[in-house]
Amino acid sequence: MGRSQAAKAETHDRIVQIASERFREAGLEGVSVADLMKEAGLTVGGFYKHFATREDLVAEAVAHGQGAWLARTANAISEEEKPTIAELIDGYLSVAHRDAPGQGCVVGALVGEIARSRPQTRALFTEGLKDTLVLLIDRLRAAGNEGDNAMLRRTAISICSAMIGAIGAARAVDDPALSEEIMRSTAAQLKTLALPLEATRRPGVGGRQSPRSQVSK
Amino acid sequence: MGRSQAAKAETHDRIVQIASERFREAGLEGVSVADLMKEAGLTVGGFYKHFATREDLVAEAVAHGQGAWLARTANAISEEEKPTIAELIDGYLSVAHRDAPGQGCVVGALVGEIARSRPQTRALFTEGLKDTLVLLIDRLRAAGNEGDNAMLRRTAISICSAMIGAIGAARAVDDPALSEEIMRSTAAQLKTLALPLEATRRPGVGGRQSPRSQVSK
DNA sequence: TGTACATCAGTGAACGCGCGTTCACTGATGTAC
DNA sequence: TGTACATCAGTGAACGCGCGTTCACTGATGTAC
Repeated sequence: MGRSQAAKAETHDRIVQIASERFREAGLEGVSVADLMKEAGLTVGGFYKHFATREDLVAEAVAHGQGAWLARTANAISEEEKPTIAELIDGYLSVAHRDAPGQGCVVGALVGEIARSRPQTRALFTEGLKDTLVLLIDRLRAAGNEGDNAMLRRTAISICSAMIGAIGAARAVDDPALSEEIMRSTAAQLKTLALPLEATRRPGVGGRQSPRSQVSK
Repeated sequence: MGRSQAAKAETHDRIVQIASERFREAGLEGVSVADLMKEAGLTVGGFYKHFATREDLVAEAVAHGQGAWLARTANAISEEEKPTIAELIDGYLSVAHRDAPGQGCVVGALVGEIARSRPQTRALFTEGLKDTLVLLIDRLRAAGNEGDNAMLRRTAISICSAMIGAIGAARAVDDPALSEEIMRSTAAQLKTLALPLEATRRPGVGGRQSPRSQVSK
């Protein structure tokens, strides 16, 4: 079934998309090439018309997943539709996100395995993480945080670390009550970090804040 | 070489010990039974005199690693030798710990994979995490934090989440500067959370605090 | 104390399976005339 | 516009390899006499 370039690109993207989801669910080694191709409606052999090795797909899938999450969360939508930092934290540390790793954040699902991946995959991951920090800083400013970039960056990094660790632990833990407690406690703590002092004293903390300033990279 | 029960137990422990290290370094699927046995000075076949399946070893190794870390960090040593909460944070988020996952905390190295493990492994992991929280709460009190257990527990959970996420991200990231920044920024932020307000205003913050009270489970 | 025997931790070859990868082939499409 | 040909995405069987697990065997030790 020889096809046009456009058709090939579409197939390629479909494979990457499916792999990205399955990897987040089952781990980078948890799904076979054959299974992925089957889910894409194809057979094994064709895989190598699109990727030199399985590892190449891993790298692409990691990058795709991060890009998709960022796009969904912030980049592609208008300022009014962007989530506040509080909404972002609550969304990230939610039962829905915990239980749907395939649709969720790559970082939370795959950090451990990415640390053991080849350089290219780690490099792509690093770029995605940097973009995420920029996004978080932007949202911190939009929530009314003043102060220099260095300070906000420190806060953004802490928030990022805590969200990654909390969703990882919440998924690993056996006990549903503890799992929810980890998410709830961490989210509460992070929101006090993320919102400027005067905001935490007013009612409606955690609700939508009007953006005061915007930061572009 | 038929041996006594004591000798068998010793061999068993050696296998678990080695597995626990290697799993933290290479992931739960990253080392073969044959390699582990070889490192223990044995051959493959003997493995099944000690474990019914490889998965049984995984569960034991996870539990062993957590127990060892807890013991090393706190449980087995006298109050005077226990690290302060600030020392604990700095030690966890250090280059040394980042670069020696085999000697370090199981949680940070394996959360992602444990989430996909069988129930028994997750249950053992959960117990270890609960013990860690108790330890953290104890250290928070020893640092002079007042307040009810619920509040301290929330803080302990946040610290735990952030440390897990930060060390995971620091290991995954490609860029050495960013890696250290993640650890440093998170540690700094956590220490302001972990130390009571008056302590953060005095010089010597982050140094050893005299324990005021102790908490037993 | 000395001897014969049963036990069972450890051996190492072999088995079966799943997986990543290869390869000769197919047939629809784009292109040249 | 219609026809012949070259391209190449996709097929699916086959290959090789590594891994978890099994199994008949060994031989040092603990035990019964």
